[in-house]
Amino acid sequence: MEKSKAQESRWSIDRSSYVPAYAQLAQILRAQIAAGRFRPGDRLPSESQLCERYGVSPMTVRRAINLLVDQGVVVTEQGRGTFVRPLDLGTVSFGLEELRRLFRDPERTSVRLLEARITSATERIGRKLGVRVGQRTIFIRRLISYDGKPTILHREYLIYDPARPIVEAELEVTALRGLLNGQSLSTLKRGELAIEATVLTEEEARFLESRTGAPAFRLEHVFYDFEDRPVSWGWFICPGDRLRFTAVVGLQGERTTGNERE
Amino acid sequence: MEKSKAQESRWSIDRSSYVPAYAQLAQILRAQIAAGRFRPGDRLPSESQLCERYGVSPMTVRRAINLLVDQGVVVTEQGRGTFVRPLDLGTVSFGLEELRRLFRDPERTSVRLLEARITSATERIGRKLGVRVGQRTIFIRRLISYDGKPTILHREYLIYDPARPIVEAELEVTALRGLLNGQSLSTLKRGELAIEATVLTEEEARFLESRTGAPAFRLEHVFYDFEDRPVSWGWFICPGDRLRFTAVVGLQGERTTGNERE
DNA sequence: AAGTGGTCTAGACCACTAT
DNA sequence: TAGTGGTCTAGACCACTTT
Repeated sequence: MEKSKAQESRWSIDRSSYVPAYAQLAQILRAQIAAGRFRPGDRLPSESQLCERYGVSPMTVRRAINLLVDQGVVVTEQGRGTFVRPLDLGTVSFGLEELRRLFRDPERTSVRLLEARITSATERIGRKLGVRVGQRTIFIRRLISYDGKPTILHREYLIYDPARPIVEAELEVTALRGLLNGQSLSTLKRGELAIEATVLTEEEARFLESRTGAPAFRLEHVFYDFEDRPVSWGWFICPGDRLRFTAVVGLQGERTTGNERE
Repeated sequence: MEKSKAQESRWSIDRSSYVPAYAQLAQILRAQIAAGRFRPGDRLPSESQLCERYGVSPMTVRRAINLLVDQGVVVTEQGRGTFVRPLDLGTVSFGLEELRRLFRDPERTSVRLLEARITSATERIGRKLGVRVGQRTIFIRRLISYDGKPTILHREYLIYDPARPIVEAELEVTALRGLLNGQSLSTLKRGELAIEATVLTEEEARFLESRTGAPAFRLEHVFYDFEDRPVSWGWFICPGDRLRFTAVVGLQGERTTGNERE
């Protein structure tokens, strides 16, 4: 019957498929765990058993298992076996997908440059950017709107150094979009980010068309160049009702219908 | 000289080391990128070239490259080559390490059960937990302190079902700790989490020894069992000055001194 | 001693991209 | 056509855990 054949394909590897064998095997094991066939703490069949059962080489089994380890689904213990992991909130990670979405669509996103001027570094700016107090820095303020609605306020201090051409490009309003879409300036080596809870100041509320004291996120950032010198320090302010960070943990709804996509 | 030998070992693979060859190769390439030897957008040497250069088999090179791909350092394009990725804020992820730290040390953390009672499901509770309005649910309120300082307030609604023994164990104050340290109840299959910005209510401020209107994080959670039925819905409230979410992006300071640890 | 995961080899074949 | 990454094989050897 068609039914039994479909059933069959869900628990065996289709060598004619474009989906690699290791990915198919990983998906099979994941689905079996999600279905309760293996429960948290249970031991999975040994790798040699999986080789026989699914007719693949040790390296292929190994790669499938490694996939599941990377995804936090199982944990391996040398000499003992491979075990299903229980839920672990400690490994949850929250992404900036929603923030990214704001910038992805150029049609709906607009970045308005509110201010851009040279300023003298205060003690705090000097500490963050690694420059002497009083040294000239560039201060930028931007307002990012989505569908015409002010959503994010951005403040940024940049190193002012004629020898470093980065500042010119950073002034471009498209620089922000690039940062979130992987087309950033190739002069940046790394960054440090932090999310804090805050409330809007009177001025921020005015720009963001919200009210003073409304809850908001503050996303602070410092970027470094390849000489490990700070280049940019700043922060995004976003009202709490216009952004949330979401994450999932554990095995999500396995679509057992077979339409797998990598 | 000793110096040149140390230099040598940094750019070649030490077969006597306990660090696997693929990890050493990945580290070598990462260090070269961090040092500016390869810049964002640059193409890495082809895999066959890397085989010759470092004297390892194709599979080993492949695995090293895959590591870097997983870490977001490079991107591979079939038929073209492997390229160094520029900074990409869109891939940043924030973890709950700081939250986890609060629970890791039983000596310094205490969980006080403020309230635990049966209550009738309101429309909102019913929607979140998938039960009918008026159905009995368990309401729990906990106060988590660190070094005697109230830090997190937790509210949670649990399915009340004598057939599901989970509720008994969930009442234990240690259940929270287990969730954050990977020793959670094995009856939970998955969870959904969201971080929002909020401000403390008058009541929350009293418990947390803060002030009304102070900025705070609200971490909402829903947990599901292996039948995909909601089991728990609740949220943590934490004043913004006692928690921050941090993340790094790009290549962190490569410790080129050689003391690698996996 | 037997079984487990961890690493590695030296090729093979394929799909894709560039020229 | 040549070069690239992508997958896979059928073993080998090792370190570790359990019996």
